[in-house]
Amino acid sequence: MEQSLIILKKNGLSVTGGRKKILDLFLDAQGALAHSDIEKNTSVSFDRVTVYRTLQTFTDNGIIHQIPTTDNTILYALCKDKCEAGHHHDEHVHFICVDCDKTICMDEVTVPDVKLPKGFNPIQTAMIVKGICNDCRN
Amino acid sequence: MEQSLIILKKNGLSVTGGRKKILDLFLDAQGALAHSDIEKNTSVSFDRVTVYRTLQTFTDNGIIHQIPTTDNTILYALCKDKCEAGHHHDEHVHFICVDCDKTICMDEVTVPDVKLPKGFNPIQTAMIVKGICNDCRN
DNA sequence: GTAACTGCAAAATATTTGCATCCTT
DNA sequence: AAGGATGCAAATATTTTGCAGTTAC
Repeated sequence: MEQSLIILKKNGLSVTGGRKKILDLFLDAQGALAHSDIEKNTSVSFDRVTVYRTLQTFTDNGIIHQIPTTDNTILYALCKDKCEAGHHHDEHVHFICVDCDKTICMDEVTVPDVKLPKGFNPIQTAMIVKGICNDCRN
Repeated sequence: MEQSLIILKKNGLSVTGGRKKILDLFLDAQGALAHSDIEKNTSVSFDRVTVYRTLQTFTDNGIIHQIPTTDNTILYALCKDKCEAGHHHDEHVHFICVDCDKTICMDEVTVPDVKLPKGFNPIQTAMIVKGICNDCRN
């Protein structure tokens, strides 16, 4: 069975053309996607609003997660197995290439612990590295 | 001389009521400020557009910097001495309290180095920790 | 058949731009 | 006086909401 179908069913979501299409985009994507990336994609032909709602649904169900960025955009990327509905675990490093502008989730790189000042209790940590990615370094 | 005046002059910016007011807000603020925080502030009585332009000017001049967030908001905070016009150095940890929602720049906590996969060349690193801050932990 | 999803229209919000006027230097 | 900053109006862009029609299960 197709990967996207498996994911949708596992999360108890009804399978629709839009959801499958958007999920496939994420499965195919090298890195993270912005709302506008999805909307601009030529193979996407449904309503703006549906994109918003689908991204929201996927986020609520722990299928994708939002990636912090230094500009005003929101990026989304597939969650890994550890994510569950309503409880994301994305303690990995996000790499943003300043050349090709792609955002890559480095699942294999775990975020190091930091020592915070007394009284501060960490719950979740995110880390963003900007630089030149493997494809652009020549 | 007032701190805000010093900063504006040092950056060769003309001193206007709006710039001084906004800069004072940052100097007084515990943590970071969003555009909306500034606009909602009762002592701010100038145009929305001026706020946008002032934040942009301050960012361009290395007076404030944008803080990445996991939602769709942009936060701004004062830069430290290391920042220069057009070249930000904000390699410190940003702490977001999930209770009071305040964002605090932890200048004293430096971002640890991470080992990236081969071929990835880091230029700048940002780190966001969510948790309970010192004021909210009771 | 029913609940959930989608499209459309429209409202609400956020951001940008142009231009005339006013203020800082 | 000159250049830059501001306010206002308006254009653009983004996100949210309501509702009616359609689809998945």
